[in-house]
Amino acid sequence: MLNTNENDYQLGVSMRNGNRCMGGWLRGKLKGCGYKMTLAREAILDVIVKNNDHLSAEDIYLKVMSSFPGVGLATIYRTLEILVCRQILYKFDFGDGVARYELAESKDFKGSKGHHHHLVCTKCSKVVDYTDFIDKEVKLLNETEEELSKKYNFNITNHFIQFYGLCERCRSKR
Amino acid sequence: MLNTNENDYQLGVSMRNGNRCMGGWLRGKLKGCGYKMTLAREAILDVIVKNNDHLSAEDIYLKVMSSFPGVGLATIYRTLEILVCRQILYKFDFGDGVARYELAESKDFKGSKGHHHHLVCTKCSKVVDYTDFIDKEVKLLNETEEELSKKYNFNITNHFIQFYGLCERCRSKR
DNA sequence: CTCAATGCAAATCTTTTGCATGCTA
DNA sequence: TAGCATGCAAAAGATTTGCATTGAG
Repeated sequence: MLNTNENDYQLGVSMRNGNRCMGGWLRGKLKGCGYKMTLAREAILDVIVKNNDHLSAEDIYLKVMSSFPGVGLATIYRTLEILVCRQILYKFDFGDGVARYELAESKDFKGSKGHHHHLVCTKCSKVVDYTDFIDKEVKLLNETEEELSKKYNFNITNHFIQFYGLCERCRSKR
Repeated sequence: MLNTNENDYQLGVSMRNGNRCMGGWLRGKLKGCGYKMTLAREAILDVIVKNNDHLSAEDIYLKVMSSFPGVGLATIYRTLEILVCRQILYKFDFGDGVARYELAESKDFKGSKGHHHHLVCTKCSKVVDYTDFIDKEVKLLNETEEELSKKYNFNITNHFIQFYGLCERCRSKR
């Protein structure tokens, strides 16, 4: 969907470490942890970087298939697991029993969306990313996080907010 | 786990409508919608009321089995679906691929926990209910909700917050 | 050359569904 | 008695795993 070259260009401009694009940066991040870079993994990273939009494993599989036919669905799952572990991806559940993934935020590259939360339609599963009020929200969450960490002896690494409701289209249907 | 009689007693005191306990109130709520009250449904409601603590369908199934052997797992799922639809239960996903349920809050009975959110250990799936800072949190969420509703034309019915991290025990293990 | 990574197929696990039968209202 | 609710078994759907083979470093 995205224009590849434009994407590479923007990222190239902001990074001078020899990697031409975010894909390169991610490759480095994986290799640095001892993972081998394979054609399958390249293709998967590529798809994720260029379609950063709540993709499911199946979505990714289908897209990877077109650039690298013969890839196995199991490889997609295995790679996604690594990427989630390495905190390169976030894994979400929007309530339909299918895991979805998006690039984690990182100050090191601009391809990821900024910090945002989700507004999910319980009928059609449409997802809106919103960033409105994020600052206030994040401030409160950070405070809460800190206090909860102390009180319950948790090492909190993440939070998750979602609003659920009916989108305009689904509402007018009934 | 809970003391049944004590539970019934407390609830009995607060309700004078002919139902002796929250289970009775719930039964009324179901019947009022045209659902038939069956032994299976009675048993399921009973288990939920007396073990209101993030139970999975399987958990509920096993507990119901002991008071009503012969119940089918499918019946558990079918009943839970109704209860969620009727907003008697909330359905949660704590990230381990298993749906969990707890009584929705209601001003009409006291058996439900108050409004709270969850702190989930990503290692052992332990869940802490916390109510700290809930007021501030809820205030912010309500504001956000209202503004999001307007801006994105969503009819927002629900929100969901969760913090993730490592609990003390899991942290010390590694 | 070594061992991590892969593809495929089978297995697993949760949840849903079809259908003949039972039970509530 | 009518038709909703049930149990059972099978199906569905997402994800994981075992294993022989491939390929990156």
